[in-house]
Amino acid sequence: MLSKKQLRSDIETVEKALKKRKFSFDINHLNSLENKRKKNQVETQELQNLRNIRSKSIGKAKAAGEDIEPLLAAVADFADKLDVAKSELQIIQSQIDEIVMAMPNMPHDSVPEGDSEEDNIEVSKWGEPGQYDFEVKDHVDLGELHGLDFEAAVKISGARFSVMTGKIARLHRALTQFMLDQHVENNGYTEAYVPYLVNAESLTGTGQLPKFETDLFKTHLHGEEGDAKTLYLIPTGEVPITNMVRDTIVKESDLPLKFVGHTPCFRSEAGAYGRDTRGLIRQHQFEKVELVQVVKAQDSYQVLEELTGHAEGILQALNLPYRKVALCAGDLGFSAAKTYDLEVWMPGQNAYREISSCSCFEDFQARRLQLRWKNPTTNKQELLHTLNGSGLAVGRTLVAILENHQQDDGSIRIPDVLHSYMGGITIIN
RNA sequence: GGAGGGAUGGCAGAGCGGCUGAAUGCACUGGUCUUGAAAACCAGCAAGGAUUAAUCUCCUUCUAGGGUUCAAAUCCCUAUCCCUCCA
Repeated sequence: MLSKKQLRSDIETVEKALKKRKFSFDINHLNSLENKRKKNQVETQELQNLRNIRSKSIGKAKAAGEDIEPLLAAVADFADKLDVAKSELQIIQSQIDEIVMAMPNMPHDSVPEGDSEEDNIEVSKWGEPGQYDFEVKDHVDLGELHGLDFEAAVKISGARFSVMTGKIARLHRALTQFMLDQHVENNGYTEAYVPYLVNAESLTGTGQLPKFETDLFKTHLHGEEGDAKTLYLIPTGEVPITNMVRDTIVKESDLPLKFVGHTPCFRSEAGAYGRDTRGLIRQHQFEKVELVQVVKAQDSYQVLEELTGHAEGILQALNLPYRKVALCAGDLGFSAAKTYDLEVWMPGQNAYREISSCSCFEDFQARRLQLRWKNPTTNKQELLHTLNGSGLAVGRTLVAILENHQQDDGSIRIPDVLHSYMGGITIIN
């Protein structure tokens, strides 16, 4: 959520920044609501003040043993007036909230202009796409040789699910373990195990709600829909991990907070019909190792580079060619101020495909989360900055390994760093 | 499944209709003292919001949402979470 203070005092800057990401809003409407709010709020507070004063005087009179009847009469018609004023104010405020909650974050100055992924800018590149002296297969054909089974998944659940058995299932598990160990042992993250079903407050905190409910799987617990308690399957580990520290004032000595967690992710993929229907690229359920950091405002952009580097470290260790891309304003996620995507080379598709998305949210999430620290120099509670990134998406990493490390007979070379996690297996054939 | 008890500021913990935005302790900040530190003593110290050039002032908030009342941390109802006991 953007700062309402800024929306009041400096709406032009907000408008300009959001225009960069093609988001427009009705300034006049917002301003007129704001003016109404101001007038209403002042009136309401005056009424409340009067009521408080009179109530106090009644208390005093009673304590002094005086007759309070005339005082009661004087205050009699207050309640109605106050009720009307209060409910009007509430309506206006919820109208404003609705607008503000639907406004995305402002892009950082360094974010390139542009409308779509076409306009993203390549920042760096690591490794060279491999040269193959045979016809490369894509991961679906390769996977089916080694235990990747989409037919079984369709039978069990339907489209966009997968089943893995044998060595490929183990490779999938090995990747997860390797990533977690790497981030815990070498990059200084604290491992976190978190719930996969979360409440609406958590999703509001990180920005998935109220705007993107249709992307989520929704469950209800005891009772009919409507009055049942609603829980959502997490679309990313970011949600539970970041919300661990919702409504807290973090001790300075605990900063920065660095968490890594492995979770499944569930996405309805609404609006993605027909895209990436083949294979593991776009699934309703997939695994991800998620990095989350909570830092002081002044550190956040340096930490974004660092966190992105941690994700890159995994790709490098697995010897997977990739490039780092700065998302343009139009391609930025709702809550992000700046995002780097890491795109891994996929020989089967002859293209770079997203495998990690690393974002700085500045105080956009922290404001919703009420996530603060006490700054000793100002002696004030200040919002922290949040960041997260995939380190990495496990399913897509599996795809990348299959496609990049395939050999002409369809076998797969296992990268060295995974051998110990594979019980010594160096090749899948 | 049943019966109770609880949720209060950064933390711990009083208060149980009006003088309580909230005692006290800890933590924190400033000061006195000290060569320095500790201790002791003194002072300050919740958040959010409205208004303001700023100060002042005002409003809201004692888990959340409703209700009673001129007045609610305090009484009533509902929800959530925690704890204890019984089956």
